[in-house]
Amino acid sequence: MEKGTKRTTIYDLAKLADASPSAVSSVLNGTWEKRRISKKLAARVMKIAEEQGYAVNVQASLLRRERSNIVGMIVPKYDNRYFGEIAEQFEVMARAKGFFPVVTCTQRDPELEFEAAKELISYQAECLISTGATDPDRISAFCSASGVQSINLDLPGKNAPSVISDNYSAAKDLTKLILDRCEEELSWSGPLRFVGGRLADHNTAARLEGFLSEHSDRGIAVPDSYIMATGYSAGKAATALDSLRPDEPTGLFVNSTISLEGVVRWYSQLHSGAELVRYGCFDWDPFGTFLPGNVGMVEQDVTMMLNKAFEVIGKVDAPTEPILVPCRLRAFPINLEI
Amino acid sequence: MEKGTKRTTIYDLAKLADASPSAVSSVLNGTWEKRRISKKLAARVMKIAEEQGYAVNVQASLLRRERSNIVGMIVPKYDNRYFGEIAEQFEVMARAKGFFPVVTCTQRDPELEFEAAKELISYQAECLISTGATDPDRISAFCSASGVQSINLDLPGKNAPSVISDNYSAAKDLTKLILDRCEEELSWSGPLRFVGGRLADHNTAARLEGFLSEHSDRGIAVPDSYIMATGYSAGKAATALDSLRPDEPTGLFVNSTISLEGVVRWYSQLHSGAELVRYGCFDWDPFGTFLPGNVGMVEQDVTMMLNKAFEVIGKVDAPTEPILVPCRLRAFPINLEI
DNA sequence: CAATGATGCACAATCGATGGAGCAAATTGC
DNA sequence: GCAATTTGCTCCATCGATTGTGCATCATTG
Repeated sequence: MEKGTKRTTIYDLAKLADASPSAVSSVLNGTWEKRRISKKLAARVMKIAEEQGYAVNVQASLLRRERSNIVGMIVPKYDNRYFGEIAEQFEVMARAKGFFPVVTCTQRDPELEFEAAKELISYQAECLISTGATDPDRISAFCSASGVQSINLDLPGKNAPSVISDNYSAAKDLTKLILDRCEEELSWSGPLRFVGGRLADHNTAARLEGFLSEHSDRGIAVPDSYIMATGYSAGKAATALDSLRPDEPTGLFVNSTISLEGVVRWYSQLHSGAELVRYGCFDWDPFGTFLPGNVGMVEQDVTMMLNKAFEVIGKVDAPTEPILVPCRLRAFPINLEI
Repeated sequence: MEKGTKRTTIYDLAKLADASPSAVSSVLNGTWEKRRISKKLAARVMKIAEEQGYAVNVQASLLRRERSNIVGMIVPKYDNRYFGEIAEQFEVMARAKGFFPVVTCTQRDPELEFEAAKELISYQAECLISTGATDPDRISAFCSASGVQSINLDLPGKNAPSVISDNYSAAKDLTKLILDRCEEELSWSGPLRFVGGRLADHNTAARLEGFLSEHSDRGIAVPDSYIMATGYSAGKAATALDSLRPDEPTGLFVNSTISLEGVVRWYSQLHSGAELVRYGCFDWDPFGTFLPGNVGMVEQDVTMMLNKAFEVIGKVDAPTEPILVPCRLRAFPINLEI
């Protein structure tokens, strides 16, 4: 059982089983029947392998087979449910399809993203999914130079197939919900403020478009100062709102759960006027339902997005136009106690 | 730039640079000065490698070097902040130490956990950290049979060094906080109910001990029916509480954020009596602060735990006694508006 | 000018698993 | 009883990178 320092190899097993390494190999990888190894020897090898705690050296095996089965995924953060769910479901689906999933988290750091991508390619990943990458095109360029397929998730890129949420429509729907609820509950008709995110990001831009489109459909002008896309962090959102002391109805379109943290922090420190505030959030968190003033959240359809992404894996004629996946809008019941 | 189907190898580069594969190899892995390769050749090789989008075949490299630099981590779920933070920080710290982190999520499924562990060992992982594994001992047994170091995080095991939170003390502190706040705000002195988790789990057991100890210090008896450790899921917690309609003060010790979801769901559906409920939660979520009735949460010290775990990596004389890491208790301000 | 040392590189074995080719022994057919 | 077939294995080249060894070539010294 004990193996001192070196790991057991098929050569060790071969000696113990009094067989050849190739026989041992074929027993362990399941090709032994094809290779006409007797049941008796197969059983003996299996038993010894188990006793020795043998595990294939995938490095050697893949080197020889020239296939890795690795699909890599790059994810920016695990600090919200969205990316957590993506990582989790990705792993489940990849395993179900016989792949070996490797997920790595790159902190929204462009350099780290690129390094991680290179590393995954070094591990012979057969496909790389960049989720919410800051610079997806750089990654897909490197992938294509190395002959590796790459797919963009959650952010579109030019050089690789992309699967993204339909940010525009969902943002428009959410805007509509918040405005409707402001009408109903506060008899007030906007305009809303747009909080969080970065305008340079595709997703924020698309959501802002939906936000503005709904306003313009209603003939409501949105002052520039109402667009507070100051970045992705709770602190920044809270700071941006700091000076806002609602003495009249106020509505917020919150662009991510991380910004929502800032909004709620601001909200809970209000000494008065909280009852005049309504908001909705693009992205979902289970505790969102219970936050006072929250009228609804957008939940992105992770399962569908990943399904679409997996459909593209291995395909040569992958579409260049982004594949849009609709979101679910979750409207929360009217809370009369605010 | 284009490479058709096969990836570029050092042999391709050697031909292009009119040099030997070994020279190319040493240029690319930085040993060229030691091996007295001229600057001129080195520069030429580097340039060509870049042009060709070359990435080492780690499989081949590791096979030869017999070191992988891989540290594997098994995590049950990404559905709460705790494990998300662990995964994220683990990756950061591993990279900082020159390791290649591979994190995999095993859905609290014992079989999947074991399979994932075997897979990581097949990839020649040099160390495997099992976080919150359902059966850590099985994993560490396999690891030790294969000569791979294993470390338990968040759950203690017998056969490998373990780093865990000081569940007992933190639970006792949290119990104290909830009881104190019940006294202050409701002039009521318990006993509290214990909601969520599984008694068979070490962590739940340790927390229950702290919970009971604080009660017994105060001379308060806890009826058996108040221990509602019905599992890890929001639905189960909500169901367990279903029949509870508080017409008198009620206090809850909630054993995880996932159970907290159930508690809050129950809480928000109460038509009356909500103002009589106080609860606290073991585990932290940023939205917890804003939930009415929540008096405080325990935040586990992820950074310290991982530091301790990394200290153990590579050590032969690792301690067999679990290393206990204190938690932070976050008490929330009294909310007068409930 | 021969001996010595430094410089710059190539050769070939090696890591562990795989699979095509091939060979001896056992079995079958007539 | 001998050829033909089947069974049950072994041998060996191979994947790509690494590294100890060795061999020219050039510079230096006395």
